[in-house]
Amino acid sequence: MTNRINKKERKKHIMNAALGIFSEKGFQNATISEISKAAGVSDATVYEYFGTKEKLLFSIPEQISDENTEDLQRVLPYIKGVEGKLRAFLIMFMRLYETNPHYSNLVLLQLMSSREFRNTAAHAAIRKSAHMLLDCIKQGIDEGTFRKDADPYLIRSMLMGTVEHLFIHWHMQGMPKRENPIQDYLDPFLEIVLDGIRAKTRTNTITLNVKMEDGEVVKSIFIEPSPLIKEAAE
Amino acid sequence: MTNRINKKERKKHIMNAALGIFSEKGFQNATISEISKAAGVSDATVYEYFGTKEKLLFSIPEQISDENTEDLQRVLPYIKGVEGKLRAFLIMFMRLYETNPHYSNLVLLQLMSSREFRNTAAHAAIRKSAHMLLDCIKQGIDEGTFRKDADPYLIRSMLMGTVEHLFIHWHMQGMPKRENPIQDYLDPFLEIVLDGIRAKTRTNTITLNVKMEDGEVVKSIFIEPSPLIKEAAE
Amino acid sequence: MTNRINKKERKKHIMNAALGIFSEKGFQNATISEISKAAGVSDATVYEYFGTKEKLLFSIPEQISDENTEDLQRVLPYIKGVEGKLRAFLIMFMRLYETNPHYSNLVLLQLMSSREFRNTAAHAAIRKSAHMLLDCIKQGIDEGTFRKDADPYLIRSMLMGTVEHLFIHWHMQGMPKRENPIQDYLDPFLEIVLDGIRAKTRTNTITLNVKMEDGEVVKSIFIEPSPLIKEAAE
Amino acid sequence: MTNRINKKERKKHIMNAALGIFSEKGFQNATISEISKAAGVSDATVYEYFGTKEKLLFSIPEQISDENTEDLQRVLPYIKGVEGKLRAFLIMFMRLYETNPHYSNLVLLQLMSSREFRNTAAHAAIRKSAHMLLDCIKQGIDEGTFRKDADPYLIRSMLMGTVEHLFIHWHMQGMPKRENPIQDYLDPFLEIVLDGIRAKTRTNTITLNVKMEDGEVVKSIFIEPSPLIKEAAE
DNA sequence: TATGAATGAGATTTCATTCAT
DNA sequence: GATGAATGAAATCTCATTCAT
Repeated sequence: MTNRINKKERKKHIMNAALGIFSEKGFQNATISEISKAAGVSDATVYEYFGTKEKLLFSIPEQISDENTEDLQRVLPYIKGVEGKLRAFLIMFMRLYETNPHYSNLVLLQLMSSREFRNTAAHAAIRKSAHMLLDCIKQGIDEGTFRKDADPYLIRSMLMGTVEHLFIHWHMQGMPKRENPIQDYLDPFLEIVLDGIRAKTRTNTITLNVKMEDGEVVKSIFIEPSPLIKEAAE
Repeated sequence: MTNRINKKERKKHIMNAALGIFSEKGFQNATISEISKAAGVSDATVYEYFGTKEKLLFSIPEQISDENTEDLQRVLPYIKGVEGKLRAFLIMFMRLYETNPHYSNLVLLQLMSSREFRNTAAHAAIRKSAHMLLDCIKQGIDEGTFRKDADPYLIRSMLMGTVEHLFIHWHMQGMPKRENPIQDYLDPFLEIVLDGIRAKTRTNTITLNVKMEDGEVVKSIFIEPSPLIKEAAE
Repeated sequence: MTNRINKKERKKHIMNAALGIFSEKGFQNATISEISKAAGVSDATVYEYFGTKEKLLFSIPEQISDENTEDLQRVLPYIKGVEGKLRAFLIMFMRLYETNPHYSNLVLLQLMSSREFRNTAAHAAIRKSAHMLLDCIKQGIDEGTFRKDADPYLIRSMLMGTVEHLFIHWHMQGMPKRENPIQDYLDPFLEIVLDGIRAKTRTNTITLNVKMEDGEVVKSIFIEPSPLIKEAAE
Repeated sequence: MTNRINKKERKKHIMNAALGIFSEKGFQNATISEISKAAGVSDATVYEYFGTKEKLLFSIPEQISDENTEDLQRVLPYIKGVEGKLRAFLIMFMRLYETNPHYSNLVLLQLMSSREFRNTAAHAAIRKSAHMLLDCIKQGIDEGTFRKDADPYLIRSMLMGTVEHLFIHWHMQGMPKRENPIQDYLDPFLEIVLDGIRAKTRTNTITLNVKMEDGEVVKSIFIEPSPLIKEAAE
């Protein structure tokens, strides 16, 4: 009955059915039967297209992750400044995770526990975007936007870890309806992080209003921060 | 033959064997046979002690998590200031995760995807410590240490999300040997976060050493930060 | 290899193998392996067809009992008189039990002790024919063939109980070869029962040949039975 | 704690617990654990006393059946006439079955399906009483109370089969509360059977009150039944 | 004698996967 | 290319039973 549909369409159709079922029941508890039934094809057809249950699983994030990375690569060049780029990055992920909860469930909850996932094209795609993010951060450091002593790996973990944590918890709570999208957390969050890693060299040239003990106000002083103010500013 | 060992000991022994195997092969791919063999008991004995494979799984984080939470509750009262408490919190987790990689693997990679985990005592224990962390943050806000407009849930997600992300990635890379323990990330990380959420009113009373252009050093000046330095400090 | 056989055939084939083994070893001691081997299919195939071991068990009497009841319903309309119908009823059962000793073993020895049997379609089928028998008896009472004060439930228990007992004992003795089929008991048996429940009102109008002591024969006398003869006749 | 109780007491105690559980859950679904817990002893103690689960099962009817047979043997000599004896027989069984439903469940529903039951002392005890019943019937035939052509085996099956059927159905319906005891069926039932098998020679000597057509009543007539009245009387 | 503790030995059941059509 | 049908291969779990104390 579904013979008319072309191959690519049908493949996507199956992957879609699989995504829904994997995310709802978990990879191990999902059965090929269920998936094929949901997709309106036979078990054997699923095997025809994907070879094994695991390959079917991995085929899903591969495609989506690739698309996401492509989108990113298309968009990033138009954004000025590393901070903007980081923001774009996170928006991209949050939007994807929020728009497609089946997908975020799959990526954040199901795939983690798969030993083999590390060796898949899907994981490579994810690594790729993780690398892009890292490059972005490094660039920020190199160009002096971020502090020289910032650890780009830590920064990346902060960025991705926080976002992922927000979504993992949302999923683990059973995806409760929210008044505001999780994306609303983005700016408060980013503010905190960026604030903590921006290069403070500018403070050398900052103009202060300093009130002396005697009450006199002296303007336009160049400050060379003492260790104490350094500590406070960091 | 092993009759001499007492019951509690044996139970722990089995849980230990199970932890190793669950974390190495994943819950679903681990078999009771393997575990019982590793523990030097029969399959039936494992069931005698734990009832089902799933209960065995859940008994592990329950116990460890409980211990960890107890440790926290014992230690926290002696630490002054919310910042110190937060630090203690994170140290506790990082040390646990790093000292017991099998455990962190289990908690961060395996259990997330378990639908049933949410309903276990183990998860309750974890929720409890998550709640303690949240309370700590709220206290910081209430007492004025942190900014009034900080979102405690976001802060918590930043703290835990970053820590978890660091370990998740370490695991997903196959736990490469590291020169420095992951715990070394703690202070740089915490500095960034705290810096971003500290109430900035204190800066008004900070004592600076200011070197004037003419080289004269004037000590003990109270600064009233200009908008610019405010921004920089935040 | 056995792909050629059609599905219904194969199902019956498995049920047959199962019937033999269930009746020989009892439900609990029979294993699916045995049955599937006897049927020349794999264990998994048995489950494909029947779902569980218990459903396999129940599917057998369901089918046979249904067939038997259908036969009865086809035959009964052609038999005149309730006595004839009862006889047909019993013949049907006895023939079934004797022709298919595996089946009678299953029904009379194995299924009785199954708590769940009561809730099966198989039991419903059996109840249905039990009900038909009861209706038959009631009809006999209503139409005056049987005594008004006969208890139809008791009569039914006498009819079925006796037949079942004959077969239960035959089975419990290990089904010894018999010269005559058990069915030969039917008519002597039925005679006794029917005799006991036939309405005796007819005797009031019976025409007797009475030989007086003096040898004279007086014909066509209406008798009003004395209490004694009443008792004797009942 | 129960050490003080003597061995015989304890054995009975265990058998009692076992009877209850076997009859409620069936032999196969009952576990030794359950039984030992119900009896307040350890599993091992049950084995100490009974050897195997099956022996425990068989020990129960053996004892009860023996007692019942003994009772019968004690009572029967005092009952005059085979009919009275038969009645006593059936009362004995019905009372036992009705008073001790656990026992009737065991005997009528559980033990039937056990292949090995045939080889037990319990079954021998039951056979013994079955034989006594048969002897009783034969005696009735020999002494002319019952028809010469009556088949004692058939009669026995009628007697026991009906009684057992009544109880089997009661059990299979879940032992519904009854207004009247099942024993109330006994006399109507026995009347039907005895009526059917009594030797009819007595009718030759019956004294009738015959009312002639003309209204005259002639007493004390010896009747030689015509074939017709024979048929009616049988 | 009584038992706590341990286990041997299987049986049911589930699916991913194959293959002939 | 699509699939209906069949199954191989295990894994969980259950207890009756044993035995050292």
